[in-house]
Amino acid sequence: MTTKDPRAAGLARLAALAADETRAACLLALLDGRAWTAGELARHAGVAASTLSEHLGKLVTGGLLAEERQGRHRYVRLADARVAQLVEDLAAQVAPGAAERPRTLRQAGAGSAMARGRTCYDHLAGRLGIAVTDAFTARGLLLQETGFALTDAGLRWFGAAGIGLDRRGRRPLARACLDWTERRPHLAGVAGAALCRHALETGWCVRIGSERAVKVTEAGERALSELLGIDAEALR
Amino acid sequence: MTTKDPRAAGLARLAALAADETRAACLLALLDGRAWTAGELARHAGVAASTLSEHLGKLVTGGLLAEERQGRHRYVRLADARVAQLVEDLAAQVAPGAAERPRTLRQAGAGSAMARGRTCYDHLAGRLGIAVTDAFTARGLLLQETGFALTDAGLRWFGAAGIGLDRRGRRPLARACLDWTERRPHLAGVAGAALCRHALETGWCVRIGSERAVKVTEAGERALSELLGIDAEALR
DNA sequence: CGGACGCTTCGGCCCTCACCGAAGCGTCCG
DNA sequence: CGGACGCTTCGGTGAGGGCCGAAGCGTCCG
Repeated sequence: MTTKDPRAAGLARLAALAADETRAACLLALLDGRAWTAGELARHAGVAASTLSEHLGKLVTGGLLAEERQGRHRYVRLADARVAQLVEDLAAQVAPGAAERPRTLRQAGAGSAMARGRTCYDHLAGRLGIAVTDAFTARGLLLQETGFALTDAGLRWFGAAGIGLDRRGRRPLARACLDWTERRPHLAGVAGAALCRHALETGWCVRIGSERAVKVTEAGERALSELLGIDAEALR
Repeated sequence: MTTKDPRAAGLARLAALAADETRAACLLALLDGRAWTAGELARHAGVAASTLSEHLGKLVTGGLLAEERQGRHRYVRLADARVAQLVEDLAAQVAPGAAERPRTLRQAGAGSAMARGRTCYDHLAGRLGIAVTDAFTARGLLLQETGFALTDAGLRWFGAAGIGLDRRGRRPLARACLDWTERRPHLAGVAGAALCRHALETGWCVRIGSERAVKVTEAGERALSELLGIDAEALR
């Protein structure tokens, strides 16, 4: 076993992609699930466009990002849900060590909007995500004590609400994602993504500005109250 | 947002720990859940003892490893189940790209023993792990279709088998771990760990040599057949 | 059609870090 | 007590890689 281990080489190569602060900042930014242009990411990370271009090359070649060229823009996004989960897991491992507090008032405002509700790749997070997850659990739609899975009643709930669940593919139907503001697991996976998509499509939630923060509308409050018994106060 | 993001810095620092091939080899080796001495790891990775000593320093400081000094030996192991899961997840992400085939006959032999059954940190993996997980699922003890969680019947099964489950702490009771030889999820988490510990303590399984491979004993075949209806042939 | 814009390539700079061997320290054992 | 052994510290070396600005290329728009 003294010979080179291909698994170790692969692991090191993968980890190296996230082992640079600029690339890490890109990955975290892309956790909002949307596509960013190279320029946006360069400004976000605070480096020259040329530098960021090289970073994107590595991330795309490494399979972490998917790219899409449109005109003079280069859009990138996380390659798939698997990558998103990996980045989430790494970020969650980091969080316990680095408790963060916002500095300026503006950041505090943005921070609290993010803490109220946001998207985490393709599902809901923040207090909103927690409230939904807790409501699912309290109503017997979701098991959390013995793992993380939808119950039969949970499956029926999605059917009754008219939210389709794509059960092809190997992505788990329900999976826990650790929330970095709440430090608690919330609903991710196919079910979490479907719920988030439905919430944005039907107007239960709207995105705030160009950030990943989301806000529950009045219609959303009514729907969440009726379907899941969520008190609007819990979302404030 | 052009200022430095502490979360990105933390993520990069964490990833950098795994971004070196020698350290990656150590992390993978330690996935067997046992404690290795610095010398063993140095020989395994094929570097000088002095080099490996520095790597261990970084991994311990970074919180990935826990160390224990005994006489002139320095034993290290993965810090906790959280770290183990992270390494597993990273390794699983790598596996699809690098299909590996054993080179020599000896490696083939060791490889097939590993494929039959092994430990993955603190739970069972390989065909053995898959067989157990499938048996749990088939008997309604474990949900896999809608997530990954023990059912009430599953909880009762552990009670009836006299296998205690420590439900304090935040570690999930049941969780999926992707097997890199079988490419399928198997039972990990508190339940997976308890089952593996029980199997080794009662002699259902024994470790083969000093490797992480395990072998099912005759008593183990009887027990697995009686308690879970597992056909001994499925373990070959 | 020409200028603004977004991205990429290239050359060069500098810092980081993995590696080794030699030397030193503590532990174990004959 | 002395030698073997395991680990660590230190100095030196070399490769890798992140960064920038300048220059080039394609796209968009007035």
